[in-house]
Amino acid sequence: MSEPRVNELMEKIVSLCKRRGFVFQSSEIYGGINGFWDYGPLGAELKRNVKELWWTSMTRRRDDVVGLEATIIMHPQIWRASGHVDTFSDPMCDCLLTRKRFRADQIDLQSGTAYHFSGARDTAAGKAVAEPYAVLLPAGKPPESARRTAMEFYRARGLAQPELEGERTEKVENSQRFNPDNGSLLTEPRPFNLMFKTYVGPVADEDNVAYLRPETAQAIFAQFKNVADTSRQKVPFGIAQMGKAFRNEVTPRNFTFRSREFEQMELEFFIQPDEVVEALCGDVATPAGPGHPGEPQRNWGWQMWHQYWVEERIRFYDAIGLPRTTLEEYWQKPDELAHYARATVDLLFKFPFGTQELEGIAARGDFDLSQHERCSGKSMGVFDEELRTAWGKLTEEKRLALSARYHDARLKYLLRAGVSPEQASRDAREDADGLAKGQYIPHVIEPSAGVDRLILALVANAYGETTSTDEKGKTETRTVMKFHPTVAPVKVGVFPLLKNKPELVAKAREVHAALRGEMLAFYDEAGAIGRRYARQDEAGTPFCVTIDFDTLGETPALKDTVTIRHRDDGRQERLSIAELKAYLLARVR
RNA sequence: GCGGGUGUAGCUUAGUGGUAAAGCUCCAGCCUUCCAAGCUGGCUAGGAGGGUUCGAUUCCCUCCACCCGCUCCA
Repeated sequence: MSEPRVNELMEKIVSLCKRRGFVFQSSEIYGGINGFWDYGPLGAELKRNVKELWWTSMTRRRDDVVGLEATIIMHPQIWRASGHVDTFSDPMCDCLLTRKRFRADQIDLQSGTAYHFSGARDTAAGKAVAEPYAVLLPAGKPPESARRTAMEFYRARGLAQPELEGERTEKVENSQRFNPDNGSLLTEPRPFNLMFKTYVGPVADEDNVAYLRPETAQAIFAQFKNVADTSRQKVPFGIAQMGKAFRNEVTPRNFTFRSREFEQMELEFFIQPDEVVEALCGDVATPAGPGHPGEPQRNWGWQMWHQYWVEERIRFYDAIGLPRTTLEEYWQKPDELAHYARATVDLLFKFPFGTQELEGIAARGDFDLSQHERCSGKSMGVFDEELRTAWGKLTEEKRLALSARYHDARLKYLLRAGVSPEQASRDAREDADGLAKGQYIPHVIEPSAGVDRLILALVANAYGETTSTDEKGKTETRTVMKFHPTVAPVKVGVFPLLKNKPELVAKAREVHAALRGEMLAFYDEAGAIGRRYARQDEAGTPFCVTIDFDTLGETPALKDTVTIRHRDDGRQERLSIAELKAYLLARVR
């Protein structure tokens, strides 16, 4: 069983990331820390570029999205409302025999007779194990099977011929302490809190517990009213946020793909419920087929908006160098959907270690705002004058139908949230009456992307090798990082052809100085020109500019021109210094 | 959290119970008129801690990190 290189490509990528300063292990000089990674000089530029492109395309180039930058530590109630406190801190226990893991609270209740053993000994080998163990048998099963299971347990602990000791039995009712599959005792339940806990203020007691946010989305919901009230936006509109999030993952894996500290880029796009759209427009547009549905229209229902954002996100990836062909679109099946979601599309990328999620675009209904409204007691609804007017002009039949649909949706949510049936019925009726007055809770479409896994995808996608053999028969492999120019960390390398000719050096420094304010330009004069090109190839620099003797006027017609060399094909062209900046800017922005 | 594997320089590897070798990279100098040329010189290493030993990078233990398989994963 020797496969030393399980994933050779991944190893090469990790190695290159370190060698060229894209990604380092966090705290490396102290041995590293599991699940945390740092970005080096090139990685920091790459990440910054990606985030800036996302922010620009999401907010600055749109009229209907605004930004938010919230704190990482928020009121702990936020995580109760969102459901994270419950679902992110499950007590887990393991089967002592098979090591299978269970959620302690989800084990089927069992009754029967428990056979306890205080330990076992192997007289022949002169060994003993003092660990107590127990097996639960349902009524009617022979005690021998419990002993067989127990012997298996002690054999796994090093006794070849276990002789069981201290057997006693006990009646057990509705217990969750045993593995339903084999009756084996489980370990004590241990809490598995996926949220990082901390304490606010100097006293570290339970009253001061706070959490590092496990996602950026909840801050957007919590601040929805403030943003809506101050930004002069009207539904449909979105709130975008980028920032760090933290999850105490059980197993961080696959380089930076699953880290404990990571960064998200999330948009919460708030839309009108379909009942509101129908009241305002008379109909609700639904997707006619796959593909981008075009510019947003007033009569779009949630499905149109959902598809719109899926396609917008794919366009974004395409624009930064992850073409559609490198992505997979996965529509979650109804039984895979989270409880709050109406539909979720995962955009997957084919990583060297498998096809994995890059971004999820979820249609979350009004779950989040409703939860915060319920838990905070503050209204999360919006008022729409137009809706009230339109409502007055509807036929009685239409009003009843829309009102009934809205009522039923609200009732369903409230009951699922655990509100008592009487209360839920009253609240749902009130919500439906509110609709007639122009009030409703917006629904939301959430495109949520992981920055770090996107960086990893860009690196994996850019990675390329070319092997060439020289006249001496020596083969060498070169690495070329084919980043799209808009995300590439360094945009242009500037070189004098030769280092020991002061005129070339002076001119090259001049060109470099003229470019550096506009883009990241790297000046290099060390080594042969080919070596400098190769260095930039490995960093993913799309363009290199070389100042040669023609630049200085050796061939009069070529005075003040430079060669510009293209990373991906080595092609060179001659360009005047005067047009250089515009030429590059057009390609790297 | 479980099981398996790995850990020597920035990278890729070598070797050894007696204090570590090489190639590439990198840095400096010379040279060089466009794709890792050449010459000279230089920096840098056995993950951490403990044990055995006169002596440990080598043997043993513990821990840490990484990889693989489970488990987990909004």
